Amino acid sequence: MEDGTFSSPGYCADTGPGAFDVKNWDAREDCEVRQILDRIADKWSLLVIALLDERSMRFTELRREIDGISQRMLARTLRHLERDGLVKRTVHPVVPPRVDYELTPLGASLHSTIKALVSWTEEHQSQIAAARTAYDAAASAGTAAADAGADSGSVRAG
Amino acid sequence: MEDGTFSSPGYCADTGPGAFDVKNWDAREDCEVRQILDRIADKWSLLVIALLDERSMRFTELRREIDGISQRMLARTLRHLERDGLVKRTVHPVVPPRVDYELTPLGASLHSTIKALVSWTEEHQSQIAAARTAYDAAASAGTAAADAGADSGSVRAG
DNA sequence: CTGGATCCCCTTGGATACTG
DNA sequence: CAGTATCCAAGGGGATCCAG
Repeated sequence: MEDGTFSSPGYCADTGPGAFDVKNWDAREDCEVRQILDRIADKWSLLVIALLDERSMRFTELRREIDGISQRMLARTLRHLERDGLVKRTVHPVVPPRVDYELTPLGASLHSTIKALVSWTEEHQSQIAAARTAYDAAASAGTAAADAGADSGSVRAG
Repeated sequence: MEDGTFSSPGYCADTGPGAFDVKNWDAREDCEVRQILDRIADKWSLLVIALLDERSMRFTELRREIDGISQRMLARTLRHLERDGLVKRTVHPVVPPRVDYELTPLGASLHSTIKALVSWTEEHQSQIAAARTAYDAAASAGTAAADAGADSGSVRAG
C-alpha cells in the first residue's frame, strides 16, 4: 500500500496498548513509535549506532571517536540503547574493566532503516538550504510587500 | 552500495559545508542531517506533517486535531517547517484572518521516507518491548548473578 | 482567527568529582 | 577503564495575556 502503510497519522498502530488516532498522541507513553523516534533522534544515539554498525567498540573508544560527548551522556545513551535491545553490552571481568558494545541484529536493522532517512536528507539538503535562504530573505523584505498587497484582496468573511 | 550508502558514520556527506567524519559531529551547525533529524524528531513536527499529508489545514484545525499542543508550539513548529520548505503557508487577506497550511512536495517526500521508519517501529515494537522487559528484570536480579559469576572468569590484564 | 510576547517550570545535557 | 552522583546552565514547552 503506497498510499498509507500504517493505520493513522498519529503513527500508533492499534497493535499497541492503546489504539488511537491523533487525539491520543498526548498519551505518548503508549506510543512505541514516539519512543523509538525520540531515541534515535536524541543528540547522540544515532551516532553511536552508526559507529557500532561498523565494529564493536569499547566505552573509551566510543568516547574518543565522538569526542564532543560527555561520559555522562555516553553512558546514558548506551544504557538506553541497551535497554531497547539495540545494543549488546559485554563486560569482561578483567582487572582494568573492559566493556564492549556492539549492535544487535535489531540495532543493525534499525540502522538500515535510518539510512534511508539520512540518504533523503543528503539528497535534499540543498533544497532545504535554499528554502531557508528564501524564507530568511522574505522575512526581511516581505513585511512591506505583504502590507502593500493586503488591501488588494481584502474581503469580508464575518 | 549496500554496505554504506553514505560517506561516513557521522552522517554528514562531504557535499555539505564541512566534509567530516565523526569528530566534526560536534560542529552540528554544519550538519544538515542533524538539522533534519532534530526537526522531525521534535515533539510535534512529525504529527503536523502526518496531518498535512492528508489534506491542507488551517491553524485552528491543526490545533484542534492535535489538541495537546499549545498555540505557541504549533506556531513555532509550523514556522520551522515552513522555513525548511516542508510546509507552505497561505494567508488569506480576509477580516477574520485565515491561514492554510499544506505540505510541499518536499514535505510529502520527507513524509514518505519517514513512513519506512514508522513501519520498522511497528514491526519491531514487540521485540523492543521484550528487550525492555528483559533488561528491567536483569537490572533487579542481575546484580547478584553478576557478582557470583565475576570470580569465575577474573583475569589479569595489566 | 492567527499568532507574538512574557513568565515560569521542568527536562536535557555539560562539567566535575568520586567509586569499583 | 568504566561508570555513577551531583551541581548547574540552556533550552523546550505550557499557560496566559495581548495585538493585528
